[in-house]
Amino acid sequence: MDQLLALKYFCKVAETGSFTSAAKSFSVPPSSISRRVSDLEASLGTNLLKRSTRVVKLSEIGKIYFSQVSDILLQLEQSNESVRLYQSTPMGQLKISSQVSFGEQVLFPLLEEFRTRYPEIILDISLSDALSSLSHDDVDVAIRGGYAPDERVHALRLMANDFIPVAAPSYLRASGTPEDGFQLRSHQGLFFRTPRGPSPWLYKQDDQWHDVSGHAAAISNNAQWLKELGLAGKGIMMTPKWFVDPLLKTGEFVELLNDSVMGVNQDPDFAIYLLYQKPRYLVPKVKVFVDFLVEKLMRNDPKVNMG
Amino acid sequence: MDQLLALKYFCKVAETGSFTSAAKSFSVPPSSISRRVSDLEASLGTNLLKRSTRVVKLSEIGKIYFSQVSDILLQLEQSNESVRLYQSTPMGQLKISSQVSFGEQVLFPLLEEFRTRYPEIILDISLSDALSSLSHDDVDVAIRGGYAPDERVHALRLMANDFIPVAAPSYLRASGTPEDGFQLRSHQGLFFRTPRGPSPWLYKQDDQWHDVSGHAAAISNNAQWLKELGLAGKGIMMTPKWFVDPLLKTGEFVELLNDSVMGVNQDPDFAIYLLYQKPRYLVPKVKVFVDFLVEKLMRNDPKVNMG
DNA sequence: TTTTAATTTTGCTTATTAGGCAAAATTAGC
DNA sequence: GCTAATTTTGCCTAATAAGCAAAATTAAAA
Repeated sequence: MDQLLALKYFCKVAETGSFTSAAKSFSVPPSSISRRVSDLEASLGTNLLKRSTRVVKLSEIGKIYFSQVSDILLQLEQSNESVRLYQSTPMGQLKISSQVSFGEQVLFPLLEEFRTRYPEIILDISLSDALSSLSHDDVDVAIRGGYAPDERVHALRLMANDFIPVAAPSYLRASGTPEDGFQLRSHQGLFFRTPRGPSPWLYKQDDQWHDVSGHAAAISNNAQWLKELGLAGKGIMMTPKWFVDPLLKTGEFVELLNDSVMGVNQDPDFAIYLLYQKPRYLVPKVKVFVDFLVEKLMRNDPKVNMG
Repeated sequence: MDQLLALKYFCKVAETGSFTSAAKSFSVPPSSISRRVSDLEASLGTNLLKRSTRVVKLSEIGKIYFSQVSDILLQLEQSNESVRLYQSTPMGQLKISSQVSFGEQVLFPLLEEFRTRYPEIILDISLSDALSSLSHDDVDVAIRGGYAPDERVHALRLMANDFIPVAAPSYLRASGTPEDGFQLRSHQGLFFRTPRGPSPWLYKQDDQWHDVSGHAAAISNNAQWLKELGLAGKGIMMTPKWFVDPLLKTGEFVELLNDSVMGVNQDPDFAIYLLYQKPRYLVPKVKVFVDFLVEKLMRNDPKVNMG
């Protein structure tokens, strides 16, 4: 027996005092109402209604049951409604995981506008260079550089992750400025270690990639430390442009080999990706955050991407 | 969709963290759980659960919904339980309708014991000589003299309603004491009017009923007035024994023709009946009252009856 | 990384239950 | 006692949940 249906029928009969009018308001034949209510009474072993052809009244216990049940139905409807609200309005906690450097350099400056725009979303940002596992952790969206990952997450190519060689003026004064990709091999290198090992320096010439890695002055997975070594003139660093943008403007770093195609990876899909789960029903808080980042970051690099 | 079933399944999955174990506790295949929960999610347009093969966790909105819904289910179960309690324990208001004279003379003296025995029953007694209509009025049980009525009420023959001729000593001194049923015809009569007209005096001799009604000194449907006339020596009254029992003991009334079979009716079914509705599910408060009256009143007159 | 094993989901069939219509039964009011 | 509005019952159809087996998924172990 569909007890909830029976309860709805019963309450309507109690309110209207008639099986017929209850039937009308549900657009079913009166016999359905009669049967459902009878089933309900049978399952409770009670007469909830005193029936007669003209008037249907509640029995003593029927009155009690009705007052309780109609309240319960109301509560349930409210719960359902609150879910629908959640599903149509951006709200709730939004857990974001991002690489430390990208988060500090790019993400944080944008968030105040987001918070203003969606005050009902509570942001919960975790910065970590460990690759977040989206499904395992309680993370709604993750931002990380790399390749497009497996297919059960949406992966949105947020922006390029082009690497450029940079060095401090003091280093260049001491060791000379390379004029050509191949000259990098004779320089001191500050290497970033990915989970796949230290990133090599790659140089593209005539559609051919060449490894032009210099001598390793330092290797680390901590970009901040490498950046400090670079500023101190300890060597040349291959870094995403966004990571040193302010320092290039102040001249504390100088970009090398402007016109050459450099990189740490031959894959053209190497970029900053925005990852989020692919649920059957997309939650508004996630959707508006994704849209927001696309709006802010994909203007200059509108290469689209796959899901 | 049976939403209530879906909610129960959903809550069990949320509690156990597994579709399989939820399925076991309901003794249904896991596929049923999966489908019902999916239906529920579809109807709400939301993902309530984050599924994986090993762990099933609640989503953000799923947590909220679960906490509300599990409470609602609990409330509903409590309401159902309270109905079952009502259906298994004598409690609530018990509305009783009775003839005035029977109520005052017979019923009231018994009720204190009943109230002590069933303290959770609140008695609501209406005394009236208008024939209560059981269905129309909000009456649980009705007591009235007469015949067994129609079939959609239980009619329990509570006790005999034997009529005896009585008169005040003053009347007998003035008019003489009848020695024989037929002599009643020459006496003054105080007649009770039923809905079918004044009750005649009937006298049974050799399996033959004879109308031995005397001259009508007064007719009324009000037994009290007739009783007063009788006490004042205005005539002979045919009355139920129970109505004048105390007065016979004090000698204010004298029973006439002790050994004769007298009556106002030839029907052996003429008696005091206890009437109550014949619902599909008998309510304990009614049952215990019926049983109580049977216990108290049917000892001496254990003729059983029909339903 | 690959394999494994537990779990969930999907496809299909069967069983159950609600809906729908018409006829019968019920009963308050005339 | 009749009438008319209403409820209930009988029977069929339609919708939906259960049941089973196979496929897909994925966390953990090898």
